[in-house]
Amino acid sequence: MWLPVKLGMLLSMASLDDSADLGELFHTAFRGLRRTWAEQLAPWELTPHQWRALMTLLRRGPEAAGTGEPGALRLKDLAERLRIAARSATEVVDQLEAKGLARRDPDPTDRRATLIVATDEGRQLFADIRAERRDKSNEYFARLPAQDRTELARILGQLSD
Amino acid sequence: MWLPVKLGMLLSMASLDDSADLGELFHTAFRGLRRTWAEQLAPWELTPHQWRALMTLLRRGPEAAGTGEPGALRLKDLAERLRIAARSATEVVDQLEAKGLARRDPDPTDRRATLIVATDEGRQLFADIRAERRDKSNEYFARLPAQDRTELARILGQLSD
DNA sequence: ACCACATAGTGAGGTAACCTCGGTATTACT
DNA sequence: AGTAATACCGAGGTTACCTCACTATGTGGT
Repeated sequence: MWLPVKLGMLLSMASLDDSADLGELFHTAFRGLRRTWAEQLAPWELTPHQWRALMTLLRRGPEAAGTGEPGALRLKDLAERLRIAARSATEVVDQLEAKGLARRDPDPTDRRATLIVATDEGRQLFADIRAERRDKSNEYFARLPAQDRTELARILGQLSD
Repeated sequence: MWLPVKLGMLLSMASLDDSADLGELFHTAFRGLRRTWAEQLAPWELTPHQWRALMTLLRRGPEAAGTGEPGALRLKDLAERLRIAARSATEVVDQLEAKGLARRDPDPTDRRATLIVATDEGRQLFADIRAERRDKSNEYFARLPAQDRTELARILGQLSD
């Protein structure tokens, strides 16, 4: 009776649900990651967002090594690397500055710009947290076999363009 | 659901930065997903959060089919399925109610509880959006080859417990 | 040299998507 | 009957974003 129609619907719904489930999976996995990060960083009173910013300041790609002070980035460039609006970068820099982990210096080459520089304290904190994380060997992704981590990185790379 | 895993493709080059990069990748990929969803849902003036709630109301698992009204869930159960605190579910239900997509009915079996029921409008909107999404064949994950989608689902499943 | 335009940062103000804590009504347990 | 647990909601807070308008400064064209 309804079998042919139902079959077609089932097929299209199957693929639809597939992507929906993928979205759900992504959603819950990401929330788990966020929670884990927040817990790991809580002892240092850093939010994941602040940690990402500090990390971005201090872990510039090798291509930039030697081209200026280490740990110095124009606010606009920081925003770009964090993939957030410049205004949002202002905010996180405010927070880092309030904690004494970073400081604003005028850019000598452009008086409109400010360079965000990690302070010694910021550098120290970064090193400490990194060491801790190494010890705990990154709780969250440690669940995955190394091979799956590689696969995941490859697939996520495709999604991020 | 489980497909054979590709074996021995790459040796793990795991370094300390590996996990950090994985986190970054995850972060940016998730933000992309969120943005895509928000854009897709904008014409209907639904946030991704509201969509997820409506979907959860209407797409109960087959195990629950026939065990009560379709599209009816206690608020607490909705919260559980969305993996958010009960108080947060109250909020999203408020929003759906304000839009006329869902309604609160007293649970006849427990006077403390309220059943969240999708209205006809809610059902209609759900169907419309689903049809649209099928047409666009889910922009975001469509970038990935089918095999990678399967892999991703498998790996994310591991992460979500 | 001057003017139009672009760019860098920020103040003001807003939003989505969460949370906890405390209170009230109701049900369940002993 | 009395105490503990549960379901929901009001109040109020947080994180991580956003846009828009403004000022100070740099850049290119004539």
